[in-house]
Amino acid sequence: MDAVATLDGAVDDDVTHTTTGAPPHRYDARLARRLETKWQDYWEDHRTFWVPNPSGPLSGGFAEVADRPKLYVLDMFPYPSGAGLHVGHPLGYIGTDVYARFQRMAGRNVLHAMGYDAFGLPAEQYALQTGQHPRVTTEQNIANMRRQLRALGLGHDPRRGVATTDLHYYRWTQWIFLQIFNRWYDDDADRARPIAELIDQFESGARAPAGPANPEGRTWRDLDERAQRRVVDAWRLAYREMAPVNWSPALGTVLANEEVNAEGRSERGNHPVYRRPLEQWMLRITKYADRLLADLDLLTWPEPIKVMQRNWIGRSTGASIRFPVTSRDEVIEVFTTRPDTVFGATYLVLAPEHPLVDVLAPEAWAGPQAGEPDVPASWWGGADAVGRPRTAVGRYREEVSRCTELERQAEDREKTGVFIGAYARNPVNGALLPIFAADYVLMGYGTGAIMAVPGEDQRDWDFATALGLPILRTVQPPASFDGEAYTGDGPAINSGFLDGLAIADAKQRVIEWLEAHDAGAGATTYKLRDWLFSRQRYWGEPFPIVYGDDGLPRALPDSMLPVELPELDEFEPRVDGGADAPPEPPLARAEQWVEVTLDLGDGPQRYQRETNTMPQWAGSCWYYLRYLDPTNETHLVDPAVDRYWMTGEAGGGVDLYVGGVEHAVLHLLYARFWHKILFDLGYVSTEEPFHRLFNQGTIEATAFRDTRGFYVEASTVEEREGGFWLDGEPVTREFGKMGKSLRNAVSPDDIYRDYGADTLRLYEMFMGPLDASRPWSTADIIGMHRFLQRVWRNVVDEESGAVRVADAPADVETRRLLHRAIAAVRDDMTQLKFNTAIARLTELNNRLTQVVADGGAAPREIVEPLVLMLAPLTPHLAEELWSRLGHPESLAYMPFPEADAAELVDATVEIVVQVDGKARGRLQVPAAASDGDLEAAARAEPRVAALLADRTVRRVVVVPGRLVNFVLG
RNA sequence: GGGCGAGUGGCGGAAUUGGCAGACGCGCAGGAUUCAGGUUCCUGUGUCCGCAAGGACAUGGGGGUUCAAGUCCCCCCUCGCCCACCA
Repeated sequence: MDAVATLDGAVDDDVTHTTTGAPPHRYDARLARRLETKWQDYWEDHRTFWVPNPSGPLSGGFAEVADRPKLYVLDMFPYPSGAGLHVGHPLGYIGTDVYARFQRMAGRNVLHAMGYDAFGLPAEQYALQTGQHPRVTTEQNIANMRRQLRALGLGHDPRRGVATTDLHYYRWTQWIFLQIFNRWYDDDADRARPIAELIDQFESGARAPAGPANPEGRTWRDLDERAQRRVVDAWRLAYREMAPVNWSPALGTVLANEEVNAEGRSERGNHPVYRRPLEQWMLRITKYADRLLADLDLLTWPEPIKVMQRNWIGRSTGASIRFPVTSRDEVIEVFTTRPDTVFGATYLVLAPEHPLVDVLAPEAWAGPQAGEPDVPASWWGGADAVGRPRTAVGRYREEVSRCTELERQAEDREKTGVFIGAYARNPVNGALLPIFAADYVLMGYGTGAIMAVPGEDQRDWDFATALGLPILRTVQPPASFDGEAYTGDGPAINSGFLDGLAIADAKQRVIEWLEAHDAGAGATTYKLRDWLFSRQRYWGEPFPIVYGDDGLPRALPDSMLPVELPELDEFEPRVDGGADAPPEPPLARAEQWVEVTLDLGDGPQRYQRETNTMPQWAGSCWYYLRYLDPTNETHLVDPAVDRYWMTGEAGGGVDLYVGGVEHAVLHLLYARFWHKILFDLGYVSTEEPFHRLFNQGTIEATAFRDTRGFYVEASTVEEREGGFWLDGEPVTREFGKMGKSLRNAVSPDDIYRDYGADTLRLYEMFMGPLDASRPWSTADIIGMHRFLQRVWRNVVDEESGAVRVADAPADVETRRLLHRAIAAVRDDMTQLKFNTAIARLTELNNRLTQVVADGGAAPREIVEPLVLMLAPLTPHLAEELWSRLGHPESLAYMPFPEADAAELVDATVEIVVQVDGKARGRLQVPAAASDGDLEAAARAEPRVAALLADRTVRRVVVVPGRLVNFVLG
């Protein structure tokens, strides 16, 4: 494990940036570290950042803050990595801390806490590497991270810092799963409802027990008890399904689609991923697709993030159209966004794994029937498959499965496919359409089948061209347009029904026709898939589910929670069998735990526990609710406490949520989904969990590669002769996100040691706007350190340590500068523009430095507000100065300075005088000067007068308070 | 291929939203303090011409709107991120 940043027992001798001959009371790293430790201890001892709830066990002290508006500031749940922090990690944490401290001083009751997302794959893998139990390494890592964050001086309420691995926490994660399991989605009411109400509807006959578990469409009474339970299970929001899943042998688990990258490898570790069928837990997030989409409008989120979520949900509207097959009593249902082009369909395509392919493809093709054209050899995909669709399809599937994902998605890849020996009829005109299996149609989207319209779809065009299929345009392209599909608008042609209509009208007309003739209907489809929710891992939440002899899942009652994760000596996934071996969850090895005798209402019986565990996303889906009420044993969160902290602007939710853009889709979509379920069930009061989202940028740094292309430790590289060298070998410089993989991490420990935490905080906030990525430059830190040194020196005598401030009033100019700074800093802090806030404070302090250099002492009237304004940014230094200025209490709750409006109004203003738009002079004029006075004063300015002499002024533009512009003829 | 975002001094970045481009900091130069060094202090610092006063040119490139453009519009270039056969 890396060295831990600790300020306890600071060793002064190793402080490199402390000058031996410097004055004894200079603000340097040694002094900074000493007072940082002092104030961190003070805040802890005085419970400075304990924030009260309106009721319940954490409500002590609420009466004093009851009149303050609440503010909930949240950081994305950190994962306690074994490698420790680098300076890129705390950027967002510092930002929220500055904001929270500012708002606390500005009169808000601020909730800010930090917990740990401690289950999951990396913990398990780290434990495997170090040969220790994940519980041990996780606890060590959390302790390490707590220490590193404490050293930053973050003002968190320590009572609320839950970890997902706490039994008291994951008990509630399991409880939420049970809530989901025991609900179904009522499309009519558009909300989740108790499963008992579904059963009532089945029993009363109000609703048919339809679904995949009842393919024959029997009535409820015709089903035996087991069949009834299977029907109900298939309606639940948490259901099991045999599904093709992303199986990673190297990780020993199944991954969600979202965790697999475009190359078909795992996001985590870049291991190969294989598709294989497996019975899995799924959460029916697709039922919430419309609400997840629509409610984005309630949120104050960065627009790109909303766009990503919209794209991920991928709502498309169009029509489903039914094409009857000629050879059998089957119908192929397709989804299209362009129903208007149905007259241009010249063939149909099924995804290779579409179940109808097996049904429709005969062993031997009977040859062309009446009205059918002959079939070219190229349609069969090989000479030996001519006339034998089943052979052709079988071989085609084999070819497709051999392709890697990368090959499959290659852009210029030629379209392939085979004829399955069957035809369908176009419902609108009776045209005979050959049916193909081709992998450019995906089983996972729409119905897994399309009508191909090569005239108006480029993919269909490519396929039609490759296999010699006819192309018919049904939208008139521009005159010169040729050689590709036309997707633009234009009048419909070649239909005899829609001709002349624009696309939108034609679509509507076709949908009406389809619905009237029972051949299809308007339809909506989504890219979003249901959430694959089980993992074959050890280090996760066990499901509160057992199986009886019938093999069907049974929910445990709340009274049997938590289902504790059993101790296991061996928790590695079994990968011996390779990619084809069935994955075996590690928990299956805990036989004593798996086999249980329980009374679930019908007497003690033998059951087997579910051995999958939940994905890491589960714990991070609701932690922000537990921060509110971390010790509640009877409720997930007390309703009154939830209402107090979560009620806010439209949709409600956390007031400010700061985190990385990498969670734009997965975490933020899953958490919204769970929140909406909890809302439907009445456990939370708001539609949305996070009202305002802010993405902090990443910290980047130079990285270096050696001649073999491997990254080398950046801190060991030397620069000379215009090049970069390591051990005499040349290395090449790159630039990228700071981290382990590029070997360019800078530890905060080093920065604390050389400058102190306040300087690190200040530097990270000064580097640029919080939402921009910025390059780390250790050399630049000194600027912020100097600034703090000057602030200190302006208040504290470096030789004696005595405070030296003047109680006499400040001069007029300095006071005006102060009030302008206050107004600007307040504004900047509200908008998270800390970089410009710091610039304003620097200006103010530079002014103080002038005053001191001119032989005066810094006026208390200026110093105290300056210290208060610095407090959110550099709290240790500010507390120390505040205390030395004679204030016995922490400034954490001191009112933030307010600008005096009178001081912001200028008696005179400087205006610019332009001639032909070029600045030629400037004037001090009374702020209230009239336009005429301004023009007259401007004309009188000597330089301007000279330029205007003998010239015709064609026009005069006067902008009060800004400028006068003379436009010459 | 599609979508979104960004290009400002040697560097990180400001710019009241159309009104003095370069705040603040780094770096650099000169000076002070120091035996010395700088992690201290002061002064200067967009580029070019000029001793100076001053002038010209400057916000990726080109065009446009405007009294006035880093900011608005059109075209192009470069970089970054996201999605990617989604019918």
